[in-house]
Amino acid sequence: MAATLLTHNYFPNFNAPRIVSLNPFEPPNPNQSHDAVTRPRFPKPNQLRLTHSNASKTLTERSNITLMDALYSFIDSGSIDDALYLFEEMNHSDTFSWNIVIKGLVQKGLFDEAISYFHRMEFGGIRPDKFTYPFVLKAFAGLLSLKEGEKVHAKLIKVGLDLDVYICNSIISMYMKVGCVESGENVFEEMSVRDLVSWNAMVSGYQLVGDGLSSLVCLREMVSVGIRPDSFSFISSFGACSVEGCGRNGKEIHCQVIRNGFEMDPRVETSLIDMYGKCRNVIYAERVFDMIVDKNMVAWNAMVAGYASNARFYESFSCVKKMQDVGKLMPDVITMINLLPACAQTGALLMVKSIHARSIRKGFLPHIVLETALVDSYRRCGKLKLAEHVFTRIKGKNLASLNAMIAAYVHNGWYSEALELFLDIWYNSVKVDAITFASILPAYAEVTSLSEGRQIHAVVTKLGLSSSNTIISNSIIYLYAKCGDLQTTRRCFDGMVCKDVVSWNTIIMAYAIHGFGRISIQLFHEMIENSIKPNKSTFVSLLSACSISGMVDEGWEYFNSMERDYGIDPGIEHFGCMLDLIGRTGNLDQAKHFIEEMPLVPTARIWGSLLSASRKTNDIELAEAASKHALSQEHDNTGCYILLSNMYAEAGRWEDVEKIKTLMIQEGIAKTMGCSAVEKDYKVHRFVDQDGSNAEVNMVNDVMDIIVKMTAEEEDVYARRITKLRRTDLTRKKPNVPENHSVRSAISFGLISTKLGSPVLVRKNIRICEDCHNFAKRISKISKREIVVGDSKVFHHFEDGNCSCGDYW
DNA sequence: ATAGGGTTAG
Repeated sequence: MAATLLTHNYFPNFNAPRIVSLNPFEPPNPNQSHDAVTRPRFPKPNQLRLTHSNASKTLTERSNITLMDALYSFIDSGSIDDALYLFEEMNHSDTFSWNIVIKGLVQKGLFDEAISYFHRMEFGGIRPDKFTYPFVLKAFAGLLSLKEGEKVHAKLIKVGLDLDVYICNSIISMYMKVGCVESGENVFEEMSVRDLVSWNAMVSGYQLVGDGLSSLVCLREMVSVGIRPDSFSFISSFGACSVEGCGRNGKEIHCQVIRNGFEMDPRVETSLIDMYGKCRNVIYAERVFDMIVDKNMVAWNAMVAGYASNARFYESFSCVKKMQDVGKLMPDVITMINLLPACAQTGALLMVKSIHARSIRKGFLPHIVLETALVDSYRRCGKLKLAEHVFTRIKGKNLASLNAMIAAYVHNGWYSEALELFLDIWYNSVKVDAITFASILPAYAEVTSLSEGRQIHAVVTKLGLSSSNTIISNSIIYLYAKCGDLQTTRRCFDGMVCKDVVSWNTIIMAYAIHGFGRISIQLFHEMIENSIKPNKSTFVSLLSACSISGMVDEGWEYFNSMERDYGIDPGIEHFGCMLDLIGRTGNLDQAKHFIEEMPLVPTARIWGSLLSASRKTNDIELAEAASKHALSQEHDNTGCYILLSNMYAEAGRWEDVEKIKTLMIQEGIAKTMGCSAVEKDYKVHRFVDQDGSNAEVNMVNDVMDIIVKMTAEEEDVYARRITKLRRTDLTRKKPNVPENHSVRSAISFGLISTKLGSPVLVRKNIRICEDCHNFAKRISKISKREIVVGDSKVFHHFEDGNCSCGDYW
């Protein structure tokens, strides 16, 4: 067949009807141009079967005019390889053939190749013309190379082509696509004659850079100067409405679409579905979707996404089913990508896996977007190993996939893995973006190293992200609070231009964990005055503040006001805060009663809270009951065992202590080793309980000896207490001697290694014990220094013998 | 023969 075509009828009937696929499953070819049906066409290359051995001779015998038509047909049908082959066989002394080849490459997204052909053309002495430059500009826009684009712009001014309206439109589009809005605006402003396309370039450009508002303003402006928008204008402005989440404007423009008779345009219809879906108006999206007579793949996919992104998970699945049954279309890779959030958000791991499996079977993989979606879905199901599995196999990881993996690690508490990945790409000079920082900053907050926190803050500031990006600013506030620097926390908060509800929640929580609940309350009222609507998290912050600072009456008042004044149902986390609050009053009956009366099933955190409450009065019976409940649930129960064990020890019930010890061994739970850290000169100095290996330990011991002597002299009781504990500990061979607790070494080291007048900041991984708490209070009085000890829950600000926690923690 | 456009992950 192929041979016949080549020898007998190389250029068959130009006017023959187009071969149209009869396969109803085949999606329409998106590359087809509008006028494809009317223009005489060269046969498709697959009908042509051009082979390298026998074609060249035949081809060169033909006139160049006919060859040009062939070249054009190849490009038009997307057969770039055939086109390039043919091109090489032709004498290419004319600009037109070069233009066509460059156009073909740009259409295929082969921007680098397009540029290299452009350079070859220039090098060969062929002058590019006004038709060449739009393609070249599009290629540089695609490569996001502003510099090269600017060079072309400069050259166009030089040769005087910058007055051509087509050229100008291309320049505008290039500038907008690379994100250089100002340059685009300048070109637009200076044009003497603007056509519809010039306006469309601006409307679409603004939407592209995420400035939906300017896009919509631009649309309005073009109408007001008498330019009638076309389908392109409308499609772009629907994108703008989506960006702004502005369904109201979307509806208005929808009306304009109908008035202008574009409502039957399939692309307009699809962009409408997309817009309504993104503006949380599923009903309107459905309405538009149902009106489409002949729904294509894109429309179905848009509807699937509309359901999935609006938590209508069941509908998104049934939509895929209908797509196959009614629409006679097979789900494609984009369907999979759209469907994944629906599975992941319902925690349907099996569904994620089956989509993954189906994608492998259908040959959708490798596909960077699908793989990234899989990473994200597996992490939402808490399956980090599976997320990692997909991630490590991604070839040509891009920024989005890296961001997804960093977020996956951070969301699941794998902070060191997240930091390792982040630092790896950072030190390899991989370009990162605001999303990268927004993802990694919570990990820095968990590292709780003030110097590292300052470093990352500096990086973010240098990139201009710390003031402009609210999510990042909020993370920075949280980071400083967690690192113990409340002053900087406040400074960053005050410096924020756009404070959202998260910013307020964070600052309220910051003061809460630092024990300054009064300020938290004050900030809450400030927030209300600033017309920021509180949410669930606000009350977690506020109630935590009341609990930590022992403001019982206020706590109850705010708890009761939640539903009454703000319409927020108290969740389990709020009950937890209230239980802490009750616990600190020592009224254990009330605590028990509170749990019984709770409308929600108590979690391990609730029982843990009751356990902590029972510790205060050493009510072992209650502690045992609470522990039993807590231990029956899947949870990290290390703290629970330790607390109970300590209570048994306090009561001298050593057999029970041993029992717990055996139980912990059985369960494979290791006691978390106490560790305290002090930073000096950008270095973290760690002190471990009962450890003598630290280099500074001798010096620290000397300092401690002096301090212990001073505190002992001051308060005799304290000395006696040490002796008592030491004796029992020696006889029982118990290693848990408070005077060997790392926090004391850390404080001592901090006192001699930091500047006078500045607070000593110690970070501790587990809760501080009562003895060490007393010790710290005394040192703060003697040394006249502020000592800040951040444990796993709160910050203790020791000053002049007192602690901000009011001796309850 | 030339410019502008819809669905997807972060």
